[in-house]
Amino acid sequence: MARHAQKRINDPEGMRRKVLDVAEETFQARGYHASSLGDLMAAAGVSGGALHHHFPTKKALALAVIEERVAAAVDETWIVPVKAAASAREGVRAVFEAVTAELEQQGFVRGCPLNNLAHELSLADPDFRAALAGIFTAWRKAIAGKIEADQQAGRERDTDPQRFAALVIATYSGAMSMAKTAQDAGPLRDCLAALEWGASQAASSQGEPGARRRRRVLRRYGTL
Amino acid sequence: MARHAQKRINDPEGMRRKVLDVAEETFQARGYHASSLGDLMAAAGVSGGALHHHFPTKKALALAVIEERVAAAVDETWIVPVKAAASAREGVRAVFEAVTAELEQQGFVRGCPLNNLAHELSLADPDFRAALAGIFTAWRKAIAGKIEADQQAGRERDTDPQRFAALVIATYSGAMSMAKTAQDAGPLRDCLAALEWGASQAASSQGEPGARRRRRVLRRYGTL
DNA sequence: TATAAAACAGACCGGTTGTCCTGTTTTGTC
DNA sequence: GACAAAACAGGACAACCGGTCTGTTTTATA
Repeated sequence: MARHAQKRINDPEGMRRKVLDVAEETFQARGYHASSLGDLMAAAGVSGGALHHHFPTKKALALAVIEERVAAAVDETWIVPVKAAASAREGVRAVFEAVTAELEQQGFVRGCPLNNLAHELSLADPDFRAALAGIFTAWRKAIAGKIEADQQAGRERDTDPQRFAALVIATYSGAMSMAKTAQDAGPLRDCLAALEWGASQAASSQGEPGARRRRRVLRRYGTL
Repeated sequence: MARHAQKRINDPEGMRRKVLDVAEETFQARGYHASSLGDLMAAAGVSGGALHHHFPTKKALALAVIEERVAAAVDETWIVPVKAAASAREGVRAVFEAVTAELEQQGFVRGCPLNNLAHELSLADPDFRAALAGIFTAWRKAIAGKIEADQQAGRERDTDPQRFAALVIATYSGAMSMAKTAQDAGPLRDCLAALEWGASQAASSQGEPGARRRRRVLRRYGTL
């Protein structure tokens, strides 16, 4: 009975991707609860039927964002660079500096997507919490593992890997939280300086592999 | 025309306080957007008219919670104890330990109320952001000031006060974020240990003034 | 090309949200 | 005790929310 006026371009995976793109950005900018499905539909140019087809519920959509996007962002901006660095400390320092620089260039701070969602959703739902906790664990494991590798290579002495990793992640997360509230990257710089790891300004990494993709992620996030 | 069945007990300031109590706890447990005014009214046993009388909008209520409660909580749990401590480092260590102990005793982590609200509301509204940023600034100023006092008294060498304060707050905030997501106080302990400030276990502070009130606040929060 | 399944479109609905409004009761002041 | 102002009670309401439902179009398979 009803006539469908709009032309149809079945683009499997393409439409799903578009929804995820919009959801990722909207959740990052406004949070989960403040983002309505209507907003997402409008921003993505997607009908309610399409959205519901790919993501039966809002929760399912958020879960997909967490597992497919947030996890990937942490991987690209933190895990990969740290693993590829000369040492754990140097890798951490480089990421800190890269993020800070990107922040200052953009002029605003949206915060770390992982922490943003973690604060809002960890207590709201066990599934959310589990997914988010898994990302934190992987993050921490990567840094701790790098320290252990450094130790076996004689580059690090008796630093406790787990504690070191916790300190790095906590400091970064908290500094980003302060920066978001102040809308100023200062806390990031201050914290990196306060960690006082010798190292002056090493190579201003820009040529090594993966840097391009990482910068793209950073920019999309208004900073991780 | 309409008959009012319920007895009226005009309790100026008392009803306002009750609403703030409930709002403070509910915002802490479920966040701002996930807490409806209906929930608050029911939990506080307050009519819509009463709520609207004291707080014209939901935003006004949240602003009051931030300015009157969250700020006070940071003051009681952090600023006062640190200022009263023998040194900045010792004060920070004591607060870290007190909070961690309370967390472990309670068995669950609701996170830091300041950071919880900061993440959800900093980008949502300039007024929210300003109020939250002010608390962060006061917090940081208190710690930095203590370091400066230590330096003038010869207890601290060339530590940068602002950077030190930023590191402490960031580490604490981030560790609490990790702890909330993991529902485990471990990250707090790990971070305190990783900060490796000599100090073994000093006096397990319980007798000094203000401790009672501080513990009450901590308990109410399911930890700051 | 027949056909089942997947990929969409778009209307629809019950419930909830924040806010407003009207009216009643209490309180303070002279 | 008169009276204005503050402190409430409680309903009303329009907007919106997330989810469902029916139906149409495309794609895959054979």
